[in-house]
Amino acid sequence: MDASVVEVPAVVARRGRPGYDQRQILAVAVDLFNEQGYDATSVAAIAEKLRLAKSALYHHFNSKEEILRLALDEALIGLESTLRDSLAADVSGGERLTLVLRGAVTVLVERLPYVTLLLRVRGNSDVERAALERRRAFDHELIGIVRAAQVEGSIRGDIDAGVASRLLFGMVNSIVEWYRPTGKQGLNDLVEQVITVALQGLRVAPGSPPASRE
Amino acid sequence: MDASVVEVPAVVARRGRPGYDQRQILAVAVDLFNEQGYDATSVAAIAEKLRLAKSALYHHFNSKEEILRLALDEALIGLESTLRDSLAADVSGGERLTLVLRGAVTVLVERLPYVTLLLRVRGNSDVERAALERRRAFDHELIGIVRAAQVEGSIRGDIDAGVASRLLFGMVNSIVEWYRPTGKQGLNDLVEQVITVALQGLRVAPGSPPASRE
DNA sequence: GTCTATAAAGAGATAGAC
DNA sequence: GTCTATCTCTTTATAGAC
Repeated sequence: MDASVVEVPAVVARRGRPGYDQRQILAVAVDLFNEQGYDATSVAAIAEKLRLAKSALYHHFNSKEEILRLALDEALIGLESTLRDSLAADVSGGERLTLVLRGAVTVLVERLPYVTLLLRVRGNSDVERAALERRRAFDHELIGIVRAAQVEGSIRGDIDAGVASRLLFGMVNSIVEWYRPTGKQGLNDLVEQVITVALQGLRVAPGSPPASRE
Repeated sequence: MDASVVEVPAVVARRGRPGYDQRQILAVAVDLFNEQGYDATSVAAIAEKLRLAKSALYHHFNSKEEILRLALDEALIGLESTLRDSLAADVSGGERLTLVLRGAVTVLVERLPYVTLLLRVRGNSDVERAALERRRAFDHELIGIVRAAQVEGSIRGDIDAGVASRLLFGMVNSIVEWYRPTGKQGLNDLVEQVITVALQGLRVAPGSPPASRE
């Protein structure tokens, strides 16, 4: 369990003046950013959803962009942390790839709104460019892990490591487009299905039972 | 070869007053939309890139949103067309899945900027919601194709068809994030690599030679 | 087909009271 | 910690001349 993951209360603004803290406002703002896009979301819209005046938000944040910066940091810290753990593990290259796949899916689901936002950043400001730079460094490390698994012979080596890595983690990242949280069991099922499709493909496994009808 | 695919001239505004047509303006606008996001791109920025006055754009389009509508249509027509062809083909379920994978990658690359834009639409206006609705219908058909291949036994059936389809085409769609056109050979290579990773996975193929070092 | 000028609305952000 | 009121800038879009 990670204490830094936000749990947004189902009803956040029940009473007249809830007195929000920064994390609650952040969670509401990020939800709006993900629904409409960062640029299409006005500070007025965030305030309205919170039932606050616009100016009240500027008590918690210096600017709209600072909200974005904190949100992106939430995603990047999670991803960088799971990458560090995977690199530190004393395992084979193939096992390290599985570790980092598992870790990426887990962080993505546990910090879904923040990672969703990160994956949509385009580089329109210093804040966005800084986040993109950290993401590029992360993606670069992933390619190294894929290449090591290839050299070791754990995964096929006839596909360029950069292409393989981008396809694999493109698949992983696409999860933000459709996955909605269900609980711990749902997360575990998802992780296993992603690993299966990513590393074994959809081809019928040799010696596996025939496809079951639904 | 598809005559409806835009070929943007490398230098589009060399002379003082080029006298643009709608397609040239569309191509430039879509490039900006993809660089910065639709909402973050002002009509003034499009005009500036074209070295035109803002008002000149309104001679070609009734509104900024109409530019978006035409661009999204370009992507959707291509995708819907390849889907129709795949459904009409007299082949097995497994072959149909390969066909539609190939077709989707091809359209995605041939109409890269338009499909890129489509994949980023959030539903902020009637135009965006209409495009999302067509995309949902397309995605729904894909799930049917995946399920048919499962029932037939061509691909593994122990993974939910919806999840499998979303992961597969999430991988395909992620290509817009990194692929840059190289030529016909590059396109063919990409298609084959995607099919390989998508349907066979990265596991070392049984009986395949060991990974080659680079 | 393009221009200059401008209208009307909405954006992010601040001042100062409570 | 929140409010009302306001500033300044930018936005989409239009009017009308060339």
